[in-house]
Order: sequence, then structure tokens, then C-alpha cells
Amino acid sequence: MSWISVQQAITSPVGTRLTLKGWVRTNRESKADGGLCFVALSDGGCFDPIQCVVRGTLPNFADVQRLTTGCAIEVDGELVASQGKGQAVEVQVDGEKGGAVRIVGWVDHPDTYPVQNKRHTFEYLREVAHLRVRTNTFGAVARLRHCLSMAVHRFFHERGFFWVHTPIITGSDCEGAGQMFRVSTLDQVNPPRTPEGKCDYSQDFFGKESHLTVSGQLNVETYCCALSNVYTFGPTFRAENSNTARHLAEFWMIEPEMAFCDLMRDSQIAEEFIKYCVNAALTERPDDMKFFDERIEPGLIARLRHVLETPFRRLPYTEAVRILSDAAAKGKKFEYQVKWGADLQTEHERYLTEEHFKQPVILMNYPKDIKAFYMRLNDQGTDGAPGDTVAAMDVLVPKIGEIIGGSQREERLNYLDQRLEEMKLPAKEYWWYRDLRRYGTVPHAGFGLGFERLVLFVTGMANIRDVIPFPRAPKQAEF
RNA sequence: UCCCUGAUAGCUCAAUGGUAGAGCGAGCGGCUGUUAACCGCUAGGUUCCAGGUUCGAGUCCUGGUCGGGGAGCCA
Repeated sequence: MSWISVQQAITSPVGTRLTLKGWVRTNRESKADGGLCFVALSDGGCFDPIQCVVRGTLPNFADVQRLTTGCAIEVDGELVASQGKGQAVEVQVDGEKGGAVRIVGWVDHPDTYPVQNKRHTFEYLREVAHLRVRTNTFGAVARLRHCLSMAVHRFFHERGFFWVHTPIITGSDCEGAGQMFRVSTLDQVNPPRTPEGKCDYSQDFFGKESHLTVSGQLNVETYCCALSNVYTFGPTFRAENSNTARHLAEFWMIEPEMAFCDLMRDSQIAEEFIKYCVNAALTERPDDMKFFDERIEPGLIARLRHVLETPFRRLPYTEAVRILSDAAAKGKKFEYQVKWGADLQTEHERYLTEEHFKQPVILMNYPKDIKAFYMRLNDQGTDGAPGDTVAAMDVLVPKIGEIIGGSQREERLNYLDQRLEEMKLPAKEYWWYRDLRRYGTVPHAGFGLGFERLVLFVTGMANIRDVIPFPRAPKQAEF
């Protein structure tokens, strides 16, 4: 009798003798046929547990009767066609036919086991994050997360991109994306002081102030300008005091960067990328996706198929403002007024993608004053814009809003320096970034995507804290 | 960080300022090729924390902690 996974077992021919190892999901007892226990067993490898029908012929049947949700066991038995409804096959465990159940780990005090055989709220399960992955929902999320991670790497690998491990710790405080976590080995209570009384970071581990990265983009651009097509996929840290269902202090980000690439091709890759990941989830994890479709977001699979079949709608920021203004004129109520030059609010993005177009939308060419210094300046009057724009794009999807933000980068040194000066950024600090524009500069473009937001989009889960194993957020670093 | 809202049994929730309750889960028993099982019994409480008002506070007031919804920042 060989040990196989539950996934392998359910696709094995009837009559196969097998050993399974896993955890009890449920245990139901019957007095029929001289005593039976129906033990649903899961090893986490697939959505459905397998039903083990344990006969009263087992010498330790009394122990089997005492099994509760969460117990770890090993089962020897034979795969048979199920007599009951609800499953095609089940494992017959009969002591007279070599069947056995070995109890590996009991659950102490079943009445206090945090993951009971009943419906729990996600908020409660977050408090027992070490055990919540044993539930249907979080098991499915974990498998989907893996599936999407593999899809990300496969997508880029198949297209000749190289995965670049950009640093987690950065000595640059000018990555330009918000609050950073400090990394220091100095005494927090009595740090060394400079003559002016400030903290003396020259005595710190790196000899200068250092932080956790908020983006690998500037670093990965250097590899882009040698390997042509590259991407990062790693942890990212933001010390923003954001308390929402869409933000984490620690999350995983994907940032492709392509040389000899303009904004239009950038947006095409972004669209292909989203569709590739959606398709991977639907084709590789139909069991989990069926569950999300039935229990988490009714209509999810239809929504995702629509995403796959429909070309993303591309339109200039300037036109989006016109559409939103027209909607407001016709009576659509927005809390914030729409006007050219201001960033679009969440309500505006949702109107465009959920009500007006009802599909993913790519907005392009934003006013330069609301975008980062490294984005490429467009020619005046691009898309009929009344002011200067940059070659930026945001991919907006229903429910999530902005899932991707990208741009063509400014490859012309004089324009880049002008932008640094306008935004009062110290050019000296960007010396190596500027070097890329001095030595064989090329047009290049890329985008950034928050991995957990992709998982939200594909699973239909509502809170980003429920699609990462151990969420880090303000006041939240347990586990 | 701002606005709104909440915290009572292991979990989900009730309880006019006047004796703390149900469903589910758990334990025991009954019934049953069961599968959201069903029926009966039992156990289970510092009502988030610290103050205050009151003869009396789960309930009212003040401050805090944490959760949820929305917003901002963003991915």
C-alpha cells in the first residue's frame, strides 16, 4: 500500500489500495452495518477532502469514533465507488481487509479548537491565522496564490524576461513612493549624536540612513538597460498609515521593465499579463475557482471569462475627464468634482470601469504634475490635453480599481534633470539612475502590480488581509 | 489619519437602567450509508480595558484598545 495524495487518490482507479495522510475535516458516525465512521480527510493538496468509510472491524474503532475536526491521521484502505451521494469515490477502511487508521495527532480539548466545523467570519479567522489555512476558503486562497505566483514567473520566462532580485534594504531614501521603514542597528534609546544633536547614522550598520524598499523599479531599470527584458517579484514595504481592505504594510510586487519599449507596448504587455494569470487560475485550479464562484463572489467565473474575452478599453486621461464631466452634467453625483489636472478619485475610477465601460480600462497620458519624476514627458497637446502630460498608464478593473500603474520612463537626461529640479529632488542622490541616461540610453517602459490585488481580483475575496498568509498592517504584526 | 459603526458563552448574535439568553460548536445518550445530518440532555460568562453618573450599569457619560464599512495615501 503506497502513500499518495488525496488529489492522486480521487483520480485513481477503483480497487486501488492506498495510504493517505492528512487532517480530519469532519467525522460522522453511524450505527449501520455494525458501526461506521465517515471521516472526511484533507491533506490540503486539493479543494475536496476524501471520505473514508471506517468499519467497526478496526481494533481501535473506539479511537476513530473520538476523532474530531483537526486530528492528524494516516489511513490504509481501498478506493471504491461511493454508495452515498456527494462523492464519486471513497476509501473503504475495513479491518478484515487490511484497513487501518493510525492516529498521529489528537486535538486537545476539541471544544476549544479555534477552527470549528462551522461557518466562521474572516475577521475572527484573522486572529487565528496559524490555523485558518485549514479552512476551505483559506486553503483555496493559498493554492490560488501559488498558482498565480507560478503563472507570473511562467509568463515572463516564456517571453524571455529575466527575474532580477532587487535589494530589500535600500540606502536611498528617494525611491519616491511614500513612507519607509527604517533599518538600523543603533541603540534606539541612546543613539550616537552628531555635533548638531541629530542621530548620527554614519555610525549605523550601513554607515548611512537605510530603509526597507518601497519599490524595486529604479534598481531594475539598470538591469533592463543591459538585459532588455527583466522583472522583479518580491516583498515591498510601505509605512503608510493605511487602514483599508486594499493596503498592506508588507506586500509582494511585480515590476517588469522593458527596453526599446513605448507606452503602448507597455500597456499591451500589461493586458496580456492580466489575462494570462486569469486563464491560469481558471484552467489550473477549477476546484478552488468553483468554490470562489459559489461561495465568495457569485458570478466570479463569468466575470473573469468576460475579462479574458474582451480587449481592454484604452483611453486618454483627458477623455476620461470628459466622460466623467458629462456624467456629472447628466446628474451622476460625485463627492469630488472632476477637473483636468486633478487625480481621479476612487469613485471616478469605479464609475468608469464598473458603470460606464463595465470592463477593464487602461487610462493613459496623465497630467505631469500628479505623476512621478521618472515618467516620460509627452509632446504638448497629446490627446488634445490642455496642459503637459506624461506617458503614464493605469489599468483599472471592476471592484479593485487601480491594479496596475506603469509608464514609459524619461530616457532624455535633460528632461529628467528638469523634472528632478521641478520636484525639488536632489539630482546628486540619483547619480547612478542618471548614468543610465548618459551611457547608451534607450526608450524603456514598465509597470508595477501589487500581487495581493491580483489575488483579490481573481478570487473575489474582499479584504487584502485575507489573501496573504500573515498580514502586516498598522497595529498588526502578530504571527 | 478623517467620518460612520461595533466589542456579551469556543463562534455568530439577542437582552426598556432592575435575576445573563438563543442558535451553532463541544461532551454524553438516541436514531441514521452519513455528508450544513436529525432528536434529547449537560457543561460553558471578570458582558474589551480604565474611570465616572446612579439605590442599581451589558445598557448612560468620559478616555483608551481593537475590529468592520467608507475616504485619503497608493500597489
